[in-house]
Amino acid sequence: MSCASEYAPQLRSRGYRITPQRMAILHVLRHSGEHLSPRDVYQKAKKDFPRLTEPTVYRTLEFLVRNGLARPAQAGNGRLRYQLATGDHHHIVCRGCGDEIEVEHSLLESLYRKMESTSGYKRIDSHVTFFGVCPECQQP
Amino acid sequence: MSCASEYAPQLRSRGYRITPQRMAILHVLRHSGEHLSPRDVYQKAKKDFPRLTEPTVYRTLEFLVRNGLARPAQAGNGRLRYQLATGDHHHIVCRGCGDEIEVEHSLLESLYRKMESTSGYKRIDSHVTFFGVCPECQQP
DNA sequence: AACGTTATTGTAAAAACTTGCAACAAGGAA
DNA sequence: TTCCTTGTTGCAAGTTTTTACAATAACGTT
Repeated sequence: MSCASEYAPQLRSRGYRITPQRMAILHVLRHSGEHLSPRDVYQKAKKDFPRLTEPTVYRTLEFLVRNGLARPAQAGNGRLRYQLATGDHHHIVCRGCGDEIEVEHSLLESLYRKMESTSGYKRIDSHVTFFGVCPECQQP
Repeated sequence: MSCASEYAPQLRSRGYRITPQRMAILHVLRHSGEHLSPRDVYQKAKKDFPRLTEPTVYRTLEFLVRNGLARPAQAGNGRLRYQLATGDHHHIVCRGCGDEIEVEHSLLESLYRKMESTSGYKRIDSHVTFFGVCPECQQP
């Protein structure tokens, strides 16, 4: 699969290994849309690689996040969902009706740079869900 | 306990009920510091009110968040911790070691105002966890 | 003070997630 | 190609969090 050739060098060069489990999970993240729960990933990746187990999925997702290949997205309830670390955008969810719109990542760029300089942290870059009240729900 | 008189009116006026479970949990949040896990809260509050059960703790914490009395803070691994909703701040979690620091809410104010004007949403205001790499983990 | 409504809780069981450890296999070296 | 090292995985058992529903109790009303 073409995914492998793209991600493998990044991992191998840091001393990590390329395994079919990791490739299957990357493949799912790449081709199955955004905001996938660990269970989503498990069920889909299992089709590619049936010996896959759930603990491996959890460990791999964490691993991919640590290495910047995936990004965690917070669902409303605190459970983590995952997606590939590209095509960056965020969401605002209406507290009233649950309606959801996207926010360009560029809006957050300057905030990130400001946080980096005041905190000493680098590579701040996160998928974020904000909450607000949409125009319709603002009517009395 | 003095906690009750402070929070009770807020809840009662919205049609919610004052229960010893809720009071015990608020008491814990008030007097046991920040970033408490549901289990921390359970074990401490149980001393005040031994009939307390774990599902009640989870439900009550969520309830307090919905009503603005408590605030969730994400630990590095995605597990939620809770604290009283005062002194608004956010977190940056290090992707490497999980270390965590606070970010002043004021840093985000202008972003929120900008998002409100471009999106039409109002009252945007969220507790957010960002991810980055802390100074120690930036060493090669 | 007793009553009724209905928000809230406890119970029990399931689902989601984590951990420890022995077995395995990726990839460099011989 | 075969051997070794050690990063990864599977297994099994633990812990944490959620769910469904019947029982309970807060509190406005009588």
